[in-house]
Amino acid sequence: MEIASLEGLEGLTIGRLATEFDMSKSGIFRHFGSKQELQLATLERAMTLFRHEVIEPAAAAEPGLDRLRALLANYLRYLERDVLPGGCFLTAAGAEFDGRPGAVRDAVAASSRGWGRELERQAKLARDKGELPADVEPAQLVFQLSAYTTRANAAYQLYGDRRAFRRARTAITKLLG
Amino acid sequence: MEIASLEGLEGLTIGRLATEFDMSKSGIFRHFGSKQELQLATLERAMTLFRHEVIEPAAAAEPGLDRLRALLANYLRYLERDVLPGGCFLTAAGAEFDGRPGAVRDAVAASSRGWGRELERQAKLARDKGELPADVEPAQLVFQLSAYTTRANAAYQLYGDRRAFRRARTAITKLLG
DNA sequence: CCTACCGATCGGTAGG
DNA sequence: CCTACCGATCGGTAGG
Repeated sequence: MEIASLEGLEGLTIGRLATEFDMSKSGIFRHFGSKQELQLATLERAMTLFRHEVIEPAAAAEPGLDRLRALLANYLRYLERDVLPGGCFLTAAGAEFDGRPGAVRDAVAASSRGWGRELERQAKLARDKGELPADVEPAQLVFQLSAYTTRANAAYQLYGDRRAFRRARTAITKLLG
Repeated sequence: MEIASLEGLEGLTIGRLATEFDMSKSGIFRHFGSKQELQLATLERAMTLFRHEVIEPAAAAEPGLDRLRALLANYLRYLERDVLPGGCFLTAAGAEFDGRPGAVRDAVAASSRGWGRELERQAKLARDKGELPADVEPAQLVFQLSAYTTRANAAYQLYGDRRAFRRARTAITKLLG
């Protein structure tokens, strides 16, 4: 996950892993069976980490607006804490594979959609509970919210600009109160 | 530019270019002198294209709010028109190189900052001309605006979701009127 | 611009 | 899990 978050899922080579773990290449290889399976396994582990760090802690918050706020706050904290050295694994993998059809791209897209749907579920609930105005469009709201977190990740990774997290929080507060 | 926008600046290999142009590898190589120089030259060409497609046409608009709107509209149109098959070159290169220190990363970051500064210049001008409320913070406004365009690019590239362009335009209109 | 080559590394395999 | 290897490809060089 660490190598892939910095150098991409293509940069995660079997030889590099073998060196890192002081094993032979074939020793690593046999654990996965192919480069693609290694990439898929790494994505799956990264998603487990993401659920553990971001989604599960938000389960303590009431479904609806509180949960939505908690998901976004946990995500920003997760990025800010440098849990992975290259920032958000899913964003990086998405940018890397959006032009490369195949199983990895499909898995990345599915995981990314899953996160978006979870946000949208909470946004709908918040609206239906009257915590957000009745004319709020969940898809539009989630587009804007996820734009802020994605942008904060990109600005932090490319410029090292930590102010991006404050700006993302400010923007989120403007939308959600 | 086309290869790099789809497969990254690392995926743009000298051998691949040689095949594509029906030349020998060394014939391609001698034009650049190193892989890194090829990457930098490709980035430079992509930035020239970006200026031509997005920035120069906006010069017809009055500096300030009109120019800011034109820059964002041209950018979204540029993404939507599939000018490069992999979408925004700079976004892709930023995600690819944000974890790889070196000259390419520095050049990508500089180009990306340049675009942000141009947006901020127009936002400041708009505020100073009274086209935007006096309490608008240009950096915060540009963070949100560029978040929308970046997110539209990512959603279109990964999901093929063209509705993202409409959502970005809706969000921009909410902010700029 | 070419052919012919270099050492390194890639994903993957054979055989133990 | 290992050693030893495969063909392909990488960036780059020598020499013309």
